[in-house]
Amino acid sequence: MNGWDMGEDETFDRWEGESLSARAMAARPTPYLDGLNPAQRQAVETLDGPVLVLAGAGTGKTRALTTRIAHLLNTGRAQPNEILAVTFTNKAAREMKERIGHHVGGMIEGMPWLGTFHSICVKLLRRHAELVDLKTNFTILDTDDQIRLLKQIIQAEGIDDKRWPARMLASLIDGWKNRCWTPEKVPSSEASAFNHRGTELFEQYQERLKVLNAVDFGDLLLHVVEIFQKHEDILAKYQRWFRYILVDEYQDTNVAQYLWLRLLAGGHKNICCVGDDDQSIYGWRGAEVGNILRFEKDFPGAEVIRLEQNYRSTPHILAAASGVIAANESRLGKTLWTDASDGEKVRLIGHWDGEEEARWIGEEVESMQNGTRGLDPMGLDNMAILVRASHQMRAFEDRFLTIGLPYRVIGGPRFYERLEIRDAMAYFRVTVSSDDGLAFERIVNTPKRGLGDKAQQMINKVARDNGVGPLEGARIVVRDKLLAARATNALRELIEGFDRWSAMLTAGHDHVELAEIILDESGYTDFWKNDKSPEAPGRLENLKELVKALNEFENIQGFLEHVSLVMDNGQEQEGEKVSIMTLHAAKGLEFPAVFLPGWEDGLFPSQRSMDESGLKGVEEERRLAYVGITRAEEVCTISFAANRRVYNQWQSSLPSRFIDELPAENVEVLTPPGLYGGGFGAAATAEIPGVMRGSGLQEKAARADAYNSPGWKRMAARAQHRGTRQPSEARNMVIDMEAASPFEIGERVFHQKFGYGRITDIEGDKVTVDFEKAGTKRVVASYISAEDQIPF
DNA sequence: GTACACGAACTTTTT
DNA sequence: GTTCGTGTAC
Repeated sequence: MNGWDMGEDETFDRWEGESLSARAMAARPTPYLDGLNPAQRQAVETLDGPVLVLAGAGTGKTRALTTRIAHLLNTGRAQPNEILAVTFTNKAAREMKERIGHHVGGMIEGMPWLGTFHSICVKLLRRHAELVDLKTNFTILDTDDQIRLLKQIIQAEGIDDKRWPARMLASLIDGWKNRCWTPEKVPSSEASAFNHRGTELFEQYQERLKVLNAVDFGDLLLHVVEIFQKHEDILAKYQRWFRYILVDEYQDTNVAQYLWLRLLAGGHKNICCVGDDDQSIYGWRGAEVGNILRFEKDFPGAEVIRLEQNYRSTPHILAAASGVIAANESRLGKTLWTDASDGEKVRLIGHWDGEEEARWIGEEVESMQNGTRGLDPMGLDNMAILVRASHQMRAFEDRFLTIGLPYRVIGGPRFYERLEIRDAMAYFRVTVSSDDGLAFERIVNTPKRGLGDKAQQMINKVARDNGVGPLEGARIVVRDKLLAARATNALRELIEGFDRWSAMLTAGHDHVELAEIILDESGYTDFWKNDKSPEAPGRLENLKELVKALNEFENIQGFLEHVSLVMDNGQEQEGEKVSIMTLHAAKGLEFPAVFLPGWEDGLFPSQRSMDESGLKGVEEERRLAYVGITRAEEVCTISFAANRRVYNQWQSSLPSRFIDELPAENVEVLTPPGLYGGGFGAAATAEIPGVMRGSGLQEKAARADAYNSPGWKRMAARAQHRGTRQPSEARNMVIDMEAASPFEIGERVFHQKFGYGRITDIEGDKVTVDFEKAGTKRVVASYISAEDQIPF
């Protein structure tokens, strides 16, 4: 293992007997350069030395980046395995791979060093694990494991974990790791953290990780940096090896990532960072805008290239976004421009409350879908609702469910984070390595085996006393009959299970089959089959999904590694659906039509962000606003509600300060629908202080009376239209005919979101169901299934 | 040791 | 409105 030699590894296979210049001679034509604008071309062709590409939203950033790599390869400057290309998300990495392949044809055998910071670090760390006292098969803890471990430490110290919760310590330690601080390096200014015990607990935590042969997310970076700093020879090899380094989304790098990059770029100094300071929205996670602002100082002689021509949005949308972001103090400054012709103004509308906002957006989506807005009909895939915080999503889900509008939530609870997936993974982990204590702990008593706290404490104690892993400890407990007969038997059975499964694993039994066997024999599948809760069917479905996913891997180990690193779940792409997601999740995406609801002070900008980070916080929120607006290609609709239900009580709020920053000439104020239902109308809009504060929107609002406002006209037009053919009607008719009232009153049914319930009323395609958990709801029949037809 | 019921606290964003 | 954790009853 220590015979570390790059030459032996496929990822370090250099062409023999051919000098670089010779390869350069063999350069092929460069058709991929055609169609680039001058700035993009410069970004692609400035290959040597440090380069910072400041790429505004929608300026062809990814294109420049991938073309640059294609160019490096095509000119023979580097082999695919000599290029280090880092991204933040697996999705971005995947997309880059695809697009490079497209440029260069099939000639690339894959780029082993194109990936996320984390996945590349795992690769590096597995090679050099022993240098930081780890074994090469170390496990990567997920957040859940991390919290549980910290909780144990806190409790062992006799600290009240109510007052000092493990979550708090976890985020503290994460923050330190983001700044590349090991326990010794945490500055004394942090000494008072976590009741003055922070640093000490951090140290203990690191000790425990070492014993467990485990690392957390932050460690992946930290350990590699440490190896580079302590072992010059190793660093030098990598510095030599990576001829060219490319970094995507540079504005999102934290200090640890920055140091990592700087170390690796120290040799050839061919580092190209692409980013947009205006889209730095991960400050709370340790990202340092400073990294991008300082680039020229860090890398002397750096060339800075600005991509400013926007290919995505109409001029009004672009101008609105620019107007907002201009209010930020600390930015490098870019002036986005476009050739596109005029298009619609950004639309702004206020509502009485959050439910009305959801209702209005629902109708708006339907009318866009039908092309009733005077525009061409637009597919649901082309529309997105971008919210600040995930809890805002529920209002839309509820509404869309009721009217039967297909939607898709992007980036919700991730697949691998789900309870049942974690449990299943824990079984696999113990099977693979019997000393994975955290995993063992997780499942000793899941499903219930009568091995409660007392039994677990006994196992832990025995394991510790004998200096062995928990599974071995459990073996001793069984052997010496340290527990009641029933518990002993249960434990014996579990141990025998693991013995059997790991034997099968060693024997090379098919891993997909093995996974099924483990889940069945352990009783885990039955556990959920017997569970009566509404989530149970979904969980079983997820388990099936998990086993299916195993097919794509050669063995369970590879799969475990994949899951611990791949944060995104494969989104089902089928069917036309509106997307609902957070602004953060929307970065990098674009949609013809974008809705931005909830622009109210306190919600957006978020109160918490302002409280915690003051002006810096507001600036980051403003960048978030900028990201939101620039997602829109053709139509961008911003809205706010005067009242919103928070927890259980009503709270009224003022429109977001960002609304004031929208340039009046690029905004069209729509009249709220309440106008013709009575209640909240144009007058009320004008009454809300702030909406039009000092921006000239005031006159606009004043003019936006019932009959003149384009908003009203549209409203009236739609009302008429509705009379003849309601948008959702056509679609529902099909459903009606296909499934002519498949239900009857009193029947027990299942609904994806609300669970089980009994039908109390049927009215056309709408069914009223008294749900056991969710209460009485009126839903579209196609969204519920008869009890005996639950899909699993 | 488990099952259920009640109460508290929480909601930003996540590689 | 939820989820999580604690307390009580079996």
